[in-house]
Amino acid sequence: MSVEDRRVKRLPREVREKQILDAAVRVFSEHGYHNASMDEISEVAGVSKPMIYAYLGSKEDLFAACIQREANLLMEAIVSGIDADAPPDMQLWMGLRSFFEFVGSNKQSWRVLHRQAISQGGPFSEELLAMRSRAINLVDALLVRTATKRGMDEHTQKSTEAMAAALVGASESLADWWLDHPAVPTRAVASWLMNLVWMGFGDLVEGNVWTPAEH
Amino acid sequence: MSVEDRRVKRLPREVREKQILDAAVRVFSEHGYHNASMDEISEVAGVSKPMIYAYLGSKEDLFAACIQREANLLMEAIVSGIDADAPPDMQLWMGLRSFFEFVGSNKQSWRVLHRQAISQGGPFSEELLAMRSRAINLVDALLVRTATKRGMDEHTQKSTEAMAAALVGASESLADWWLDHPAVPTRAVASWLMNLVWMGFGDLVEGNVWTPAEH
Amino acid sequence: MSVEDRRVKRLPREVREKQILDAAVRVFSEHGYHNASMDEISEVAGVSKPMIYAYLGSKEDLFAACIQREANLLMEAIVSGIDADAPPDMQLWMGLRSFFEFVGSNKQSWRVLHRQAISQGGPFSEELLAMRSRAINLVDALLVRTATKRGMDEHTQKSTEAMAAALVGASESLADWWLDHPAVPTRAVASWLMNLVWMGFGDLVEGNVWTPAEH
Amino acid sequence: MSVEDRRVKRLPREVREKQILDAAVRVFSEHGYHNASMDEISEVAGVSKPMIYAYLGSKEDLFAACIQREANLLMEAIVSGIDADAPPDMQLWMGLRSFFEFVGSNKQSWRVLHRQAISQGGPFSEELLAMRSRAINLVDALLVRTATKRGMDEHTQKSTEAMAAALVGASESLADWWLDHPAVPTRAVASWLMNLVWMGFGDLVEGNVWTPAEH
DNA sequence: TATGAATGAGTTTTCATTCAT
DNA sequence: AATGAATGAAAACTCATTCAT
Repeated sequence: MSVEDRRVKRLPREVREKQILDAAVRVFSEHGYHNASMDEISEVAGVSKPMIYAYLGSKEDLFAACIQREANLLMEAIVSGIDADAPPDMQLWMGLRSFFEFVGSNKQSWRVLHRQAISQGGPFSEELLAMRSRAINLVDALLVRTATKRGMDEHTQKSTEAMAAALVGASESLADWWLDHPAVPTRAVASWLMNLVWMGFGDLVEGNVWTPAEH
Repeated sequence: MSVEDRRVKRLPREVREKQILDAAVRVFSEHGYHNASMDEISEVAGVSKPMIYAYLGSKEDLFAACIQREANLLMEAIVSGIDADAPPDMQLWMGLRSFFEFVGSNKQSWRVLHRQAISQGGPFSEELLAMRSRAINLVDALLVRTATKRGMDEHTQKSTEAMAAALVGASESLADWWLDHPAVPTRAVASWLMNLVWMGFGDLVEGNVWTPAEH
Repeated sequence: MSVEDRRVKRLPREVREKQILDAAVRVFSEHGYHNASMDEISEVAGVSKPMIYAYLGSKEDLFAACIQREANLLMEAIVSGIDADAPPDMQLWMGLRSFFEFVGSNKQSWRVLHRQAISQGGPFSEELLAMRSRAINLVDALLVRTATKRGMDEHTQKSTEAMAAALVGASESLADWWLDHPAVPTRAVASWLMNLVWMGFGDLVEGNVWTPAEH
Repeated sequence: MSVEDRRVKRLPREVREKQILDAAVRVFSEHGYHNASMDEISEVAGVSKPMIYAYLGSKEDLFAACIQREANLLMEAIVSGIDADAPPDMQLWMGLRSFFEFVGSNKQSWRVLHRQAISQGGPFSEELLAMRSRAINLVDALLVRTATKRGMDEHTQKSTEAMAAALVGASESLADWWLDHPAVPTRAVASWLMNLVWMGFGDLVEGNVWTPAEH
């Protein structure tokens, strides 16, 4: 068999699974879940369809496996970028930078995770929501820690979860915006968001709030 | 046609179109773009399929029409909720409230707009991105006006568009979060976001920024 | 459109349904349930596959519809061939003749009913077993009536249901045998079975039984 | 290969073939010919698929081998249960008892033979029909012997083959009925059938026939 | 205007069968 | 002798779309 022969045969299962997942992420991210066909995935993977079904199960299963893998990669990237001994604001900053760095260099993963997974019904969003929950919890923990230290009142504390959701959403949206403005450096994007959120949160904690009544 | 024929026919075009669009929004929001079938839409609309094609064109066209209509409704709701003579912060506040009010009472519209439109490829996102742009511009204008008045430096000014994007994303994400926490009153959600963003933005404008260097 | 144009268009639903069922019975009887493909059925029916699914549902549904239709035809043929005022033996005789006449002129129906329906799992056999039950009940009623009149003992009475089952099975088997011996006239086949069964039953009723002990 | 390797290999051919056939009979009888998959059979047999193909050939071949083996077992059981020196009626009685005993303790075999084999097209029915022929011949011989001894007329003699077919069918059908009424003892079932058939046949032989003309 | 009837083209999925080791 | 890896071929089913009336 010549060296150029792309279709190497009898590879061990693990290798094939990786090939397939790679191809699937690529195709799903390009065409979306529904418009992606198993045919194309099998072509891109250089593997016949029956192998996909044998190794990864149905189209749904395959998609879920993609989401799971990419979500884990993303969360690992974020978590491993955070120094748990640093103060909360530094931790948030590190997390944001890691997040944007990941998105910057794994656009396909991001598209699959953000655009596709959300729009599909329950079965998939669960995987996704699980990851989102971890992210929100991560942020929530930081906020709560800060709030407690600084003595935040009860009512405001309740809102941390919502704030965390907003922050995660803002990050996602900003990441999307960033896809269309690639010239902007990672650091800048992360820094803008950090400022917007952290300073605002700081004011909030200190009771320095905006109310319509003031006007 | 007998007099007893209960099915009213020969309705004016406008009425038919409305029937169809209403049905389409409902079905799209329930099943998603791809899983929605023209058959079901025609059933729900009480109109035969050929009529749909005659009036609204292909499935893609129909979906685009839905997006457009709902996006316009949303933007109208927001804009008409804003008093153009009020100061920027009040305008932002009014806009946020109107937005959350709309989402709260038009969940179907929101699902179609947010979850479905985004996940579909180019043709649809355009409609959606157009609306997003209008929203971002709206916010951007407020921010810029404020920044200018308060004398924001050049570099920061560049970031207003990104900030606006983040704000819009945060709003969307928070709206989603809210769907799962319906007990929270509209006013609270809007107020949280307003505080988070406005105060943070205020600090930003005043040069009161967070930087990793501080630590 | 020329007269020879086989594919007549826009036929009313009923007509199409009949076409489809006819084709399905033919194909199922030729290839068996599993080896019959919807493609072939649609070709034979001169109708596209989607019509089949629209009108008759899934392959299972289609098969069930075939069974039901043919089973009803068969039972109607049998029942309508029986004079309810005749004495039991005459009724049995009439039924047998009608049965063999039907099988003789509807071999396809018979193959579908006897060979295919039985071999498929639960869902189908139910339809079939329902018909079989009707047949067995029919015979059982005749036997019981006779037995009662002639004063059959309790224990033997219990066996009538089994006897009826045996008779039905004998009929089926004989019908199958007959398919391979078409030269034999209907009347002869029916008459043989009638004799075998009726006389034996008569002996049974009169206590004139065979037991191994006798020897 | 390490000594710890628990999976015993290099078994002699006969043993492997038996393993495979046992598994195949079980799986075929549970799911039917078509719904049985070679995968499941190989799993149940604890043997890899290529071995099955090496030893027993294609799926068709494998099924045919099952039929053949089970049919032989059944016929052996019947034949070995008959004392060739006994009078015809006793032989029939012994055969019937052996038949029902076999079915009672080999339900899987029976399902494969009766329900599956019949429904498949030509290739299989041949094996089956061969066995059926042997059974019919067996019975036919008994009937003919009796008829001759008792001096049956020509015309009636011709019908013995059909009678044998009917008897075999009745047995099969009764066996099926019995599967649903397991409380009935083997002896009773066999005895009912014996009476129904033998007495009827006896009458037949003695010219004591039923004719519609009588009424 | 309005629709029941009709289909081409495509999808996911499964399975018997065979290499390469 | 024995098997994990691999696939060609075909099946059931669906859907957007368009005639003919």
